[in-house]
Amino acid sequence: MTSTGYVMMGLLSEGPLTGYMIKKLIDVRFRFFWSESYGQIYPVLQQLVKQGWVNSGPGERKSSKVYTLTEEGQKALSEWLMLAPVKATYRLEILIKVYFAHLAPTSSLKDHLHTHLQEHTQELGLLNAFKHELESIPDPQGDHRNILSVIDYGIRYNQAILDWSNATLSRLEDSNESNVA
Amino acid sequence: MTSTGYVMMGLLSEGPLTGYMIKKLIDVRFRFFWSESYGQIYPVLQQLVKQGWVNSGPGERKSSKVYTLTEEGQKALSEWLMLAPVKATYRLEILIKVYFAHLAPTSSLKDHLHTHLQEHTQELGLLNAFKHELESIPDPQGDHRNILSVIDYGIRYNQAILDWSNATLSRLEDSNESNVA
DNA sequence: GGCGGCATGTAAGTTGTTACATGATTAA
DNA sequence: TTAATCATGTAACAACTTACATGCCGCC
Repeated sequence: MTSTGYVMMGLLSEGPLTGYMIKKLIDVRFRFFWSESYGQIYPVLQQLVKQGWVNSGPGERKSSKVYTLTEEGQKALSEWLMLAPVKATYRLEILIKVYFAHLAPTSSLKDHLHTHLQEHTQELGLLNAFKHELESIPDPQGDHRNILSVIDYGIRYNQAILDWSNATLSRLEDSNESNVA
Repeated sequence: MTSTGYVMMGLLSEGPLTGYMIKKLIDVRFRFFWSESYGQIYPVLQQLVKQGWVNSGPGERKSSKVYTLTEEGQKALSEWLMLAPVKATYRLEILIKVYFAHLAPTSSLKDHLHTHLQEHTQELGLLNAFKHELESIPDPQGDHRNILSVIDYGIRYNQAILDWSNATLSRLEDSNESNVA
């Protein structure tokens, strides 16, 4: 079973969901570090049923199905959570384009960095909003702590990228005596 | 043509290389944000020849081939560099495991974070070494500036992850009155 | 009645990894 | 001579995206 299946089971651990709802939840909650397509979700859901890790039942509408996590599913999920996470492999095109930037006009590098800056600024705003929203909800059991850690990761990461983008843009602008695009 | 091809052409812009050398260079220079396998490199090299973007010539050894960038290849690379980079899609398993950490023993989360911390500490050390090495080489033309920016990205990024790992671990250790594993 | 959101699914294509198979060259 | 490194390539597999195809449901 692929990590996709475990992510879906994680969401199902909070209650029954349709495939459609799973996709929407991933798009919202995990947007800055995970994504799935329908073409991936529905087949994996079928695999999970075959494995006996989730059950499929009738939904509120005709032709909708709600999935629930089984006890074996819970156990499988728990065991997966204990395994060391596979090391993430990145493919940061922007860094390739910075590395070889001398082979193209400086203006295009600046454009890329401005876009990058904007994207991460927006992301950071979103994450801060999430954070404040979560913190405004009373949490006597400390259930929110892990979720807040995930948000914290996003904030630190996006802030670091933001700082870097600004620093790099400054450097580029300072040296424009010798290179006007 | 996929980004893999352009990355390879970028390396070839500095001089002729074998497929084997391209792989080694990517593993060293781009290790913290890019990777390629031989099973990818050799077929793409053939595609690039078919496109007329690189030429294949005899290498120093029997049964080795060196590839050189053609003028059309240079042009194609330069045009690609001007295009907006595709937004990176991450799959950070560690954050999924933090998010659902309440479904497994706290000790396993701590283990994951310790490993994470170690990996990024090592990475950071490597990047600082690269940086100092590069900075020790005189660079009157400023050719190193873009490369130093890439290294700077890595340093900021790894430092942010390091800080987050430490903060999260501290939080976990502070609350171990209620949860001893 | 029609639009937007809910809902499921498949087929084709893309991209990439892993494993395998082979062989040359060099330095200990 | 033998181990490490240099070197190329393919086949099988895995994972994922995109595009397509279809239909329901509620609201305006």
